Amino acid sequence: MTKHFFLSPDRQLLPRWQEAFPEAVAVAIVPADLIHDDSSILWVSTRVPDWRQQLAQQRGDAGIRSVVISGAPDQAEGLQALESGARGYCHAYATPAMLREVAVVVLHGGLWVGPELMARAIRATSAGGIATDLSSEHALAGLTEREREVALAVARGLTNKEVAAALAITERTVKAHLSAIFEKLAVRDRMQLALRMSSHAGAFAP
Amino acid sequence: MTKHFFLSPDRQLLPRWQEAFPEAVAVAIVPADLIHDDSSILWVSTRVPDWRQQLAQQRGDAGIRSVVISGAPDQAEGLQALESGARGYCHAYATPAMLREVAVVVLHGGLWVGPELMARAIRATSAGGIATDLSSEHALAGLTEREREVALAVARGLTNKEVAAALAITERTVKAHLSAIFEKLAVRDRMQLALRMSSHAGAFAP
DNA sequence: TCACGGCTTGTCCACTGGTCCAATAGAGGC
DNA sequence: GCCTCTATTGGACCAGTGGACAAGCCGTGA
Repeated sequence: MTKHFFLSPDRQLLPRWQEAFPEAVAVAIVPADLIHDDSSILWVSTRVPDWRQQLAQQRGDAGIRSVVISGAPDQAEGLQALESGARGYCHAYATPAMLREVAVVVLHGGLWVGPELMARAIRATSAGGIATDLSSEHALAGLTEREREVALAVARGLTNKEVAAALAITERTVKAHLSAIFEKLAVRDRMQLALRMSSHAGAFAP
Repeated sequence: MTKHFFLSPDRQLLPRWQEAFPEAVAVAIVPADLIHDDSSILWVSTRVPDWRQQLAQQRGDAGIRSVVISGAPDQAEGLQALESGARGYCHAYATPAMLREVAVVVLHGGLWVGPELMARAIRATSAGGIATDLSSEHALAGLTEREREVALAVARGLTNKEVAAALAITERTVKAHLSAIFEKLAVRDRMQLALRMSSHAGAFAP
């Protein structure tokens, strides 16, 4: 059966936690029987001074599912939580319904984070920013519409295969467009293309 | 009331989708009444050739909640989906229970992605400079002197052969340094390295 | 209708990029 | 002396890249 342990400095259990999980237990240290129990969840409050260490310690143990709850969530803290092995990060004053929802996701192997944090992660992952302005200039002058799309994708670091998937065409066609791009912009390869485009920053959104 | 629209090329509705959401409707184009309806979900199949464009088009419209479903999920595609504005990315053959779960999360403003994809996003984000407890902030932190030289040369667009010539070492050694760099900075290839370094402009000496 | 440009795909081939396993050699710390 | 880190190189191996050559479809304009 699913058990819920709330790790807080003073073993204080907020009413809404109790409401979300009537069987919840507040603890000051991580109970030993939580190890290898992949049906239970450990909720860790950021009010615990060494919550990151606590999390990192658990990470090695199989089956541990931890969610960090913060009284004042912010993105940096959320990232720390996920880096430390948490499977979720949410507001300590979330509604009971929301808490239960998070629990369901986490128990099924998912990860739960808010939209803002995710958006930030995605932005960072796509490294160069997302192309927005199609009415290009400088670097993209002289290219056709399709060539521009390919150029932008390549400049974001995508491989030919990825560009092909993104534009729903074959890899061969991507190569064809690229050859035309190299020719028109007089660059020798994709690296030079990316460098040129990033130096004319107009084509990118921040 | 929550409505579910499945956007697939052939208006085909898999039995498990029907099972997950008995009231679901399969469509070939995005229905107009979905706009401004923040209680409904648009499930977009990657079998739709221009699914990214479809998504991007919806993004401007407030209230649209889209989830991308893929027959063969992979990380690159997942990132594309989220970049294009999707609020979730999951397997087309997920269990009905899982699909309902995703729906709940998305309707409550959350984002749903699998652990692997999230891990990747987090890695990229944290390595990108969020790391709060590390002394150095620039992209080259942690690299040895020689690795820094190689990284700078590669980020300027030089080929391995050119870097080798510039540093008076073998091309083989350049590769060795590069492998170490990729590992330390958690990037997959020279393109990502260049992008990361150009986003942390401080790393360059003009 | 025909020509032209844009978009698409195919095959073949040489080169480049990146990883794995392995090895040698010097510098510095215990 | 021993051990670890760093720099260096080799060979094998496979994926990714880009060029050469060829050819199909579609829309616009002469």
